[in-house]
Amino acid sequence: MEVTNPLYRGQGIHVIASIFTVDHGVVKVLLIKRKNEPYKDKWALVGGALYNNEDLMDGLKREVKEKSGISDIDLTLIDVFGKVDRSPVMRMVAISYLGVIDINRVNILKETQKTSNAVWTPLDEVSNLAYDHEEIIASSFEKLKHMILNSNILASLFPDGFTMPEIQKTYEAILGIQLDRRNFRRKLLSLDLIEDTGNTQVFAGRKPAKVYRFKDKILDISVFNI
Amino acid sequence: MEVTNPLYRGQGIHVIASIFTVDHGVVKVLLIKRKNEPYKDKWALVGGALYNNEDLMDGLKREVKEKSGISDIDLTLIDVFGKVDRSPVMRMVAISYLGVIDINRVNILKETQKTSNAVWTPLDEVSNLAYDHEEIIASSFEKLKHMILNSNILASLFPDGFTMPEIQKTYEAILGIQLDRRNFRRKLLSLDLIEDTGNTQVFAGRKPAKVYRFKDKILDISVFNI
DNA sequence: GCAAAAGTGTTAGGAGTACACCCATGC
DNA sequence: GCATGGGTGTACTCCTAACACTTTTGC
Repeated sequence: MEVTNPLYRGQGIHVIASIFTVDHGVVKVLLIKRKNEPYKDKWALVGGALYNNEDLMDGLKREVKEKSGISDIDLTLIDVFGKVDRSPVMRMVAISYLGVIDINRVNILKETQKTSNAVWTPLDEVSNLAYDHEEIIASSFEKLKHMILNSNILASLFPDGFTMPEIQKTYEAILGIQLDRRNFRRKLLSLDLIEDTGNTQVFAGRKPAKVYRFKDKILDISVFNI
Repeated sequence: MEVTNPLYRGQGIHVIASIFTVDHGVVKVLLIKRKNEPYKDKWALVGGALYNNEDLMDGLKREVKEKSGISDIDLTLIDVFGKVDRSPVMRMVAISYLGVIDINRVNILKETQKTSNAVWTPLDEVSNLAYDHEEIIASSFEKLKHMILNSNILASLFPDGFTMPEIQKTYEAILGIQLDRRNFRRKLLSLDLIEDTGNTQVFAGRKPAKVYRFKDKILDISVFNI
C-alpha cells in the first residue's frame, strides 16, 4: 500500500530527553549547543529525529549517546508536543522523556559531530532554547517532582548510596520546600524502599552519617485509599 | 530546508482514543469496524492518521468525530506506541488518549465513510483488534483506574449528577473491587470534589438517594505527604 | 569544651478501617 | 408490616506533624 494523500506526508518524530541532576543542592538539566540548522548555535535538550527503522527507545538512546556520550540511563515517557509549527523544517511531533543521573558518574562529551558544547544548566538559568524545549523542560520538571514522591527514580542519583541529610537536601532542592529531618527520615524508611548499608560517612567536624541505599524495587503508590 | 535522508522519510502519526463508559456496572470501550485496508473489517479503536497541518488534539477530535459522531469529549494524553512494524503501511507512531462519556448522552454513528459499525464493547470481550489496539486499551484502562482515584474524570459519566450508590458501583466496576459504603461516602465527600444538589432520586421500593454533582474543580493529589 | 550537624523519641491530631443501627419507600 | 436498600455514627488504629534532647566529630 502506498500513501498518496499529501496531508499525510512530510511528518517526523523527535525523541527528546530532559536529563536532570542535582549538584550541590541545585537542580540542573543537560543542554547541548547545536552545530547545525535549524537553531544553529542555540542551546537545546538532548535528542533528535527518530529514524524510520528504529523503535522509540532505541532512537532516543542513540540520540542521547551521540550528543552527550551518556549510554547508561533509564528514561521514562513524559509528554508529547505536537504544535504544527514547532519545527521550521517539517512537521515534527516530539515525544519527551525524563532521566536522572549522578553528575559525578558520567563524562559528558563537550563536542560531538552535531554539538559544539554541553553544560549542566541550573533550571533558573535556562532560557532562549531551540524549538519548544523550554516548555518540554517545564513539563518534565513538574513530572520529576511527582516522581520523586512516587517512585525510586532518585536511586540513579545515588548509585553508591546516600546519607539521610544528603537525600533530604535533594528532595528539598527538587520540591523547593523545607522538610522536617525527623519526619522525613521516618517516612522514607517506612516505605520499605531503602536499606541501611551498615556503613557511615564522615564529614569534617560532624557526627558520622549512616549510608543507605535504594532497594531494587519499584514503588508506585496510589493515593486515594478507598 | 529540505529533508533528504531516507531514514527520516515515510513516517506518520496516529492519534487514537480509548473512549470508556460504564454501562450497568460493566466497563465498555468504544470500538469501530474498519471499512478499509489495512485491517479491513477488523474492530479497532477510534482514531487515525494525523494531518500534517493540524495540531494533535485537533486531529484527534476530527478523527473521533468522523468515526463515531462524538464531538464533545475531553481527552487526556496517556501513552505512546512506536514499534517499527506496528503499521503495515508505513512507519506510524501512535499517541493514545483516554476519554470517558455517558453512554446515554451520546448517539454513536453506526456507519460512516470509514467505518461499517460501532459498538460499546465490554472489556473482557475485546479481542483480535487492528494494529496494537489491544495493548493501547490495556494501557489506557490501567491509567483510568489511576485517574478515578486522582481526578474528577468521572464527572463526564454523570453530567446530571449521581447518587452515592450509583457512583460507588462505577468505582467498583472500574477498580474491580468491593468498597465499604460508609467509608466510600465519607472519603468522596471529604475531597471537596462533589456537592449535594439538594435533589433526591427515587428507585422503586427504596429510600430516596441524594443526588450529588461534581464541582468544577481539578483534583491532583500527591501521595507522599512529606 | 564548644560548635556543628547527625541521631532518636514522644505526643496530639487527623485520616482510614471496621462495623451496627435507623429510615424511607413500594408492595 | 416487611423487604430492600439508603443514610448515619463510633471506636480503634495508624499515619502525620510538631517539637527537644542527646551524640559524635574536629578544632
